[in-house]
Parts: sequence; C-alpha cells; structure tokens
Amino acid sequence: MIKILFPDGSAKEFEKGISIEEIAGSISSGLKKQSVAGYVNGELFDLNRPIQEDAEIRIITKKDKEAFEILNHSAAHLLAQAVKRLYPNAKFGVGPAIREGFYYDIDAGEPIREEDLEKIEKMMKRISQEQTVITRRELPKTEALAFFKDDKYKVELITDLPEGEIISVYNQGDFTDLCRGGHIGNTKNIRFFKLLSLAGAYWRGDSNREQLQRIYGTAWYSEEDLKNHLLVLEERKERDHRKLGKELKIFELNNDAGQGLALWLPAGYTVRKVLEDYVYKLEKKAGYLHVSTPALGTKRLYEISGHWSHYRDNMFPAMERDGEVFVLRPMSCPHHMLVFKSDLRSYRDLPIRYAELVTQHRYEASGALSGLERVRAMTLTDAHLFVREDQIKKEVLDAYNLILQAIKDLNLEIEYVELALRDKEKGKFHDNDQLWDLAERLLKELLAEEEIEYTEMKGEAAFYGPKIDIQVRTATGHIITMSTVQLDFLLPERFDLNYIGSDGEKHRPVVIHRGLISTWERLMSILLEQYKGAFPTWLAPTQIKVIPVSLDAHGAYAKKLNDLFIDYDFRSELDMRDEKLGYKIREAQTLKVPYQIVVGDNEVDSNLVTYRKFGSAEQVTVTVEEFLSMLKKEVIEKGN
RNA sequence: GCCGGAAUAGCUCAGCAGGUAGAGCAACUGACUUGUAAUCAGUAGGUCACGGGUUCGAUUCCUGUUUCCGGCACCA
Repeated sequence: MIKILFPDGSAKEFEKGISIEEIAGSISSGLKKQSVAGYVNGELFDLNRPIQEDAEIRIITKKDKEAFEILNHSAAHLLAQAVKRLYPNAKFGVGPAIREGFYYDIDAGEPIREEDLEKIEKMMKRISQEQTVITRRELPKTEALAFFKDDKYKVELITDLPEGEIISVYNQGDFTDLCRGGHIGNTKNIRFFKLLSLAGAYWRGDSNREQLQRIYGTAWYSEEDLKNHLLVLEERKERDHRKLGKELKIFELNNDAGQGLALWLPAGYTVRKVLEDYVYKLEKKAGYLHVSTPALGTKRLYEISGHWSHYRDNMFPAMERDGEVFVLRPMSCPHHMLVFKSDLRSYRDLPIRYAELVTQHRYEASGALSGLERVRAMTLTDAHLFVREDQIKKEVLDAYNLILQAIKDLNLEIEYVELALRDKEKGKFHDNDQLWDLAERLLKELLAEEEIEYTEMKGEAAFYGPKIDIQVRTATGHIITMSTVQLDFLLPERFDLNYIGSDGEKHRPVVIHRGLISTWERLMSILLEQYKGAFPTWLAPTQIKVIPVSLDAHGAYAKKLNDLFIDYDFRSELDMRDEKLGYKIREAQTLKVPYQIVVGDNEVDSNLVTYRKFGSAEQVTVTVEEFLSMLKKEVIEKGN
C-alpha cells in the first residue's frame, strides 16, 4: 500500500501501482471523466502511469490550463501515428503542443501535399476510434538508440540527451515515440481535432540543415470548443491588415513599385500624418531634439559604424558615383553620431536626445515580406540618446516609460518584454567582452530595480549592444517587435565621440538607441488589426461624414456644417453625390467613419446635429456647439 | 532564401473532361429626389500573372519565371 496525499491535505491509502485515473475514479465518476493527467510529487504523470510510492498528488482536469497542452501533445502523437501508417518510411522530428494546438515535424519520405491532410486526419479519427491505450516505458540510452536506429532525427535527439537522464518512450498500438510525456491515457480521448496547415520547417531550427514538413493542428475537449476555435480563426482573417488595408484604401503594394515597397494611399497617409504629429509632440515634451538626415550615405560611414561588416547581408548593394561608394541606409545611428559630432559637447549638455522619423531600406528575405508587417522600405520612429554613464539608467527608464505611454495612447497591449543578449557562439556581435558585460549588467539591474518582468533572449542582441524589446501579438498571431531600447558602448568608440567633463578632460558618451512605436508601416498593420479598421476618432482618416437627406432642401446646411467642422480642424467630408440616402449611409459605415451625420428638416430648422457613432445604431441629436466640444474632448483624450 | 499552396475584370469570386470567359459590387450614361447599411435600367471593362513546350487548338496539361498566401530561417 502507498499513501496518497491530496491538495486539500487529506490522505488515503491505495494499492501500489495505482494510477491517477483510478484514484480519480475512486473519488467520483465525474472526476474520472474530467481528469486528463496529474502531478505526482511535482512530476507530470500520465493518466494511467502507475504510482509506485507514497506521493503528494494533484489531478489535472479538463478545466486546468495544463489540460489543453496535454491533449494537444497527445494529438501530435496521434498525427505521427497516422502519418506512419500512411507513409511507412516516415521519420519524425519534434511534435510539441503550442499555444493554440500542436504540430509535428515530419520527413515522410515523399512530399506531403495540402490535399493529403484530409486523409491523414481521417486516419487519426480511425486510430482514435481504435481506443488504443497510451503507455509509458523508461529505458536506458543505449536501448533507446537501438530502438530508434531507423529514425536519424530521434537518434540525434537521444544522443544529445545528457548521460544518465531517464529516457521515456510512449507506445500506442503500432506506434512508439520518444517523449518526456504527460499524455492522455488512451487515443479515444482525442476526439475533437482538425489539421490546419502544412509548412516547411528546418530541422532544429537551423537553415543549414534538412527541411522537414510541419503539419499544424488543433485539438479540443469538446466539439463546441473546436468549433469555437475554428470560428476564432475565421474572425481573425477579418482583422487581417492586408484585407482591411485594401478595403479602407490605406496602402497599396504594387509589383512595379517593388517587392516590400509600400505605397501610402491618401487615407493611410492621413493616419500616418496624425501619428507623426503625435510622436513629434510626445518627444518634444520629453526633451527630444528633432533632426533630419539622408536615406543615402557613404559606404565609409557604415564601415566606421561596423554595419558594413556585421549587417551587410541586410543591406541593398552598394552603388558607385564619382569614385565614392554609397549605400541605402538600413539604420540611422551612424548619421546621428555625426550630428552629435557637429559640435563640441560639455557634460552639461548631456543627455542629448536626437529623434528622427527615419526612412530606411533593408534587404529583407523575400519569404519574410508580409503586407505592411515586414517591408523593405520603412520609416522608423527612431531616436538616439547621448548620455553620460551616470545617466544611463534614468535615460533608459525614461525612454522605456515614453514607449509605455505611446502604447497606452494607441490602446495596444504588450505581449511581453524581451531582454536580448549576446550569444558569444554566434559571430555576429562585436567582440569587446568588457563592454558587453557592462551593458548587459546595467540593463538587468534596471529591469530588476523597476520590477519589469522580462524574458531573456540569448543571441538576439543588436551587433553593437543588448536591447530591451517590447513585443506585441498581431491578429494573425505573430509576435512582432513594437518598440526597443538598446544600450550601445560601441558606436561612441568607433566614431570617437567625446564630451568635456567637469574635470576638463575628454570623456566617452554612451548611446541609447530607441525605437518608439516601430515603423509607420508596421504600426499601421498593428493598428488596423487592433481596431479592425475602425480607427478611434483622433486617428480616423475621415472623422465626420455629413450627409444631407435632400440635396436641394438640406445641401446648404450640410455644407455649412462641413465647413465649420473643417474650420475646427476636424477631418470632415460632405457627401453631395446624387445618390440615395441609404447608399451613402452604407458607404460611410463600410468605411468605418466614426461620426456619420445626417441632416434634414429637423436639423436645419433648429441648428442641430444628428449623429450616429460607428458601431452603434443609436441616433443622437445635439446642438452644433455640443457636438464640437464633445468631439474636441474625444480627440484630445484619444478616446475611442 | 527554403518547403507547401495560389494567381480569372478595379474589388470579391464562379467557370473550363483542352474548343480564346461569367456574376455581384465598383466605374460610366440615363431615369428616380429620398430620414439611417445597397433605387432601377443600360454601357463599358479581361493577351484568364508572364515566358516556353505538348496539341489542329491551351485560361485549362507540362515546364521555367514573377508575385502573393501558410510556415521555417531572418527580423523593426
């Protein structure tokens, strides 16, 4: 007999070798039905794995957050089993659960096509109906290697496991997989799932190695949950900025203009201009100085900065004129170094904060381009802060807080904060260990002092220094970098930047690189998806649409109102086309104009405005003055 | 760049066992003069992404290229 201790503190004796499932069953049949796995002395146990000693347990039920992962991990195994039956020569990479489902990386011996997913899914259903028990077995490394000898990927995985580590495999009928576990006990428990897409994926994430085929899928505990998730996926497509950008005429990507080179249409440029003014004011208040520097620069400049040796692959090729070689700038830091050098600086001058809306060109891999999210010509909300060493922490923190302010104003949500560090193994970073250690230590200290939660990302730093990246999630589920603060001791060296200290001696300033709210291109993609195209009034390309009921009877009043709104700096448009009222209203709604105003006899007679706010069917009648002050307040407060 | 998929009118899409294409919306013309999501009628609009091949004949089949989509790698 063994003693099982429950989370509520109670204890009970069971036969040695009892499973979570059986313990759950002994409590109630309902709990048995709901249970999917359990923790035994803190270790994740499958539903049917025998418990051999006294233990403290916690049963995981379908409602617990781990349950989704366990189901989807098991679904990945089910997928692999189905593929193995259909493609007997198939070899397998890794097959984990992910945020919204699972995938498995497969080398099927022949290309799997999208149309094959259907038959694979059918096979999965059949195996599920076979109700095969999923059992765990532990074995030593040599045996594991022998068992998987025909699958070079598994052999590599096993070989890389530390000596002495327990290796476990999971069997379900005719299929056995290397796996740490946490499984669902029986294939019959995987009932509601769907294979979603097929993609290429490099083995171990290394583009120099084989490419496997990755099948994505999602599994749920009920038909309804699965249906709801598929609905969510459908709804996400409606938020896709490429679709909305077309519908709302925000931007255009034209092949003759060039791949990844976006054209801003009038509506899109209007929003961009509002954002430009917003950023300018925000930075003004924070003590930034605005400068402007060229998109073209000498290659020499980028040799001095180190971009030419560290970043050349991401740059468009050099061009030569009059014996000088020029490049399109991928970043503006070198230019801003020169701006700093344009004058003699005193310690009293620092910090100096140069901001610029920097148009820059980067040679992004063709496969990386995606709408406005990844482009090759972009305008960054950039800044470089030149500070004394004693000012570093405060300035990094201020820059960080300014970013938080902007993100809040735009009603965006941070997914998480990353601290991107160097990885010495990778060659792409400058090699002054002392500077790296100092920069990384300072950022870590700051994040700790301010109690900012973050994830460390080794090897993700810029070549010149570590950075704090602020990540957001797009409607399509991509994680992208929204903002960044980077600490740089290198470029001041390379450009031989100095300031005169209180001791009368020359000192080296430190540079903080800062991206406020990414680029206009990426920001626009994020905003379109965030607002589903319905911009808040302060950002909307057209804020007010004035529609007369009858052109003859109400046209003059409509024109008077429209002129007044424009005088008050609102972006108002008058619809005097010879069209039906319903037609014009529909169009205003389709274009998601925040305030749609219809004027008829009522309004003309009493000098009133009847508006309908986008997203609401309610018609509200107010005086012209009330309407103006309401709108003004809304715009200043950046309300929705 | 790599793996898989796709490309038909300005937009959304249908169609073609191989016999040079169709709808709705938008545009244009005319009629209608309207109180909260599409008035009616007519007109025009396409080298079916581009090049090569097979064929009596290719938008359709094969092949190359380009671009886009889902991912991977890369990354603001």
